[in-house]
Amino acid sequence: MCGSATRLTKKGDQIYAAGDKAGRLVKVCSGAVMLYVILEDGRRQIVDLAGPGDLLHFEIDGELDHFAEALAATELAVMDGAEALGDPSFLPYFLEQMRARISLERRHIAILGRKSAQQRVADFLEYVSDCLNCPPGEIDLPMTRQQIADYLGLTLETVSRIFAKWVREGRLVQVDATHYELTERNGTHAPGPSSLCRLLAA
Amino acid sequence: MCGSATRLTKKGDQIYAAGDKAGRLVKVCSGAVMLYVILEDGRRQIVDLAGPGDLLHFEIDGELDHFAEALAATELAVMDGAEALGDPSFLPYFLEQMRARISLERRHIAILGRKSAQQRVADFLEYVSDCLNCPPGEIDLPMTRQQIADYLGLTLETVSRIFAKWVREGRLVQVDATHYELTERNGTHAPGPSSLCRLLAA
DNA sequence: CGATTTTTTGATTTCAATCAATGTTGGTGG
DNA sequence: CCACCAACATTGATTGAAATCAAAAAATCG
Repeated sequence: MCGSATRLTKKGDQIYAAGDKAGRLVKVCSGAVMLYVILEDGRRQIVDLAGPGDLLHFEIDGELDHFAEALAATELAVMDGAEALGDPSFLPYFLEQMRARISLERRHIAILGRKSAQQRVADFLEYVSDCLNCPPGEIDLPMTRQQIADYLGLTLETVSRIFAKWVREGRLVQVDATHYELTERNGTHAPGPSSLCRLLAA
Repeated sequence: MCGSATRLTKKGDQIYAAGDKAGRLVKVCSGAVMLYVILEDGRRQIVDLAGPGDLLHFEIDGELDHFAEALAATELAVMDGAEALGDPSFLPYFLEQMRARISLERRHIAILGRKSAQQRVADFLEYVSDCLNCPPGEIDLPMTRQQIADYLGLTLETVSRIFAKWVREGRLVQVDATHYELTERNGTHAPGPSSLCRLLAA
């Protein structure tokens, strides 16, 4: 609907770059996308992650100020921005998406400003498992250590050490390349979705 | 217009709290407001600053997830959210405000994730002088060390030391309680607004 | 002018960054 | 199928920037 075209991307494909002209809105149908900026000194900061149902940006006539890259094979719906915003049934979704981004980014700010490395990684796992609708206690994590570090404002070594520590302590098990599992031995296992960060970062 | 009422607040007044029911939109007419969250352990993270022309939030029927407090005597316009959004001339402003917040918050994320304490303070001064339309080289800073620290994810001691260092080095002069001035002795003084952070953080 | 809040400054500690190898994994072509 | 290569990840030793702990000094306000 809304004259949208489909675009398929592979893991690692750049979807757009900072400086590109906006105009077309992009929605994630399946897969996952990271949004990032590059600082003057070349370092990268991932500013957001987008999963199924999310719009990548909200510009319809300016220039984009960030980069978007697929974290995995991703299906995108591309639509004309002006046309979509003209559709009254689209507007509430558009607004809700923007509000969600603002909330998410403020959580991100609080994490980066005030939390320790361990708390950051725990919050991140919780957020990702939320985002991608993983069953409780299981986490599908299609990101490299460097990408996690660039999201959390850490170095890849620090992220690696924290994972290693949790595995060593038996709190976390790596099932396969991208698949992790929380072990029970953290007291009761029922206490709801937001317990992850408390369990791990203790 | 738009059935808006005016509300006057003094420095330090709480405008709303997390958990308050939304419904009314609030616009800053004059003054300045900080938006913040409180973490589980009681620490505060300031997530945004709002100046004249800015909307404080974008919720019209949910609950607010952050606190708003006046940094100085501030005049606010309070309007009914549903009514305002019904006005077609209001929508572009509303969207632009949300986009601006998202951009700003991403800059904030990049600062918190990847920059040193000195770079943070320099970026902050630049942002504030921008925000409040200070003449180039002059900065009106109506915030305590603790508030600056809570915005930048630092401690107040660190912020204090950085200001002291710049004053000692002659890069910065404190004119009065809230008023600072950049000194020339950083090479040419003309290089545009975004030079502040480079000049100070060198 | 007292009293509280805010700021400065100093000494010390700590967490994560950096520097430096080594080890693993997964994809490609022989 | 296996060997090789390039990413990616782990692990260790050391450094360093900012946090923390602890007073004193200044500013602000009834």
